[in-house]
Amino acid sequence: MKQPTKPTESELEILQILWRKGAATVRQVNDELSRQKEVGYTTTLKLMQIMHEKNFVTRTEEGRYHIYQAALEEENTQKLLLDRFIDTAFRGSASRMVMQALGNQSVSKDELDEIKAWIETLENNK
Amino acid sequence: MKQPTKPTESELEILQILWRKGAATVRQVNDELSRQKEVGYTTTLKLMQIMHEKNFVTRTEEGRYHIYQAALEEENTQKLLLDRFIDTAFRGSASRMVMQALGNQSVSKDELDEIKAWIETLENNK
DNA sequence: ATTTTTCTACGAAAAAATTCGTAATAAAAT
DNA sequence: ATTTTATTACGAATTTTTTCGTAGAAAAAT
Repeated sequence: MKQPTKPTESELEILQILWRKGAATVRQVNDELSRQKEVGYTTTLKLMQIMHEKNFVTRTEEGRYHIYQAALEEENTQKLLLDRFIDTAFRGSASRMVMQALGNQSVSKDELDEIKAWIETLENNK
Repeated sequence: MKQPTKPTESELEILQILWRKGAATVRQVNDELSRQKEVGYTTTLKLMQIMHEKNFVTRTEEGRYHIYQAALEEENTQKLLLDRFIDTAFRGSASRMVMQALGNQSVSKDELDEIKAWIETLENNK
């Protein structure tokens, strides 16, 4: 099978849950997912089966259950998505994207300080 | 027609070109697009017609041509996409996303300085 | 004048992503 | 023991997105 490079939107939602929980059954993932949106159990199941085929997740049989884990690393995946996103939405400019992001209420003063510190670290290594 | 909130990936590619050029014919957009990827003229045409239906672009008839312009504002659209993206890929944390983004080679020292200055401006207003 | 090129409109095919129904079966509950 | 519940597998329907072919008409080239 040709290895798809990027998880779809729905697959990402599931990956996020797995990253957070570390390991989970379909039922658990579906319960989480249901809090975000209306979704049938078999839909989630099917998605996770597909993700298994794509090697986005691994699973072990525990009696009758399957226990799933993310096979993609959170950081790598985020980096991949981020690069693509900056390209398609910000014409390739990371800094413009960052400035836009920082303008939001969602970022607290503490976080801003943290980021500033991070920038200073980076600058010393450039 | 129910107004879709978010442009698809392909639509975004076109919007970007329009944002950059200000106004353009299908031909011009298609020429640009062709530099990025293989794409037939009628494919671009159809996409732009769809975008017109969705009110993502406006157009004026100039003789036989249609001249298109983005109807979505670049900033608003980016903000919208960004919020969604941070949610789906970074579990809602803007600062984690920003730090990840800044770690890339693509961000120069000058840009870092610019961002730092920007943060300071923001902090004074919080 | 005729032919070729360049547009738009439009329908529909193709591809990709998402959703769901049904069947088989194992486990749990009664 | 029988019934109910929970699980996987799987195919297929549905929806969304992308691609393209064909037709008609205007403009440009010959």
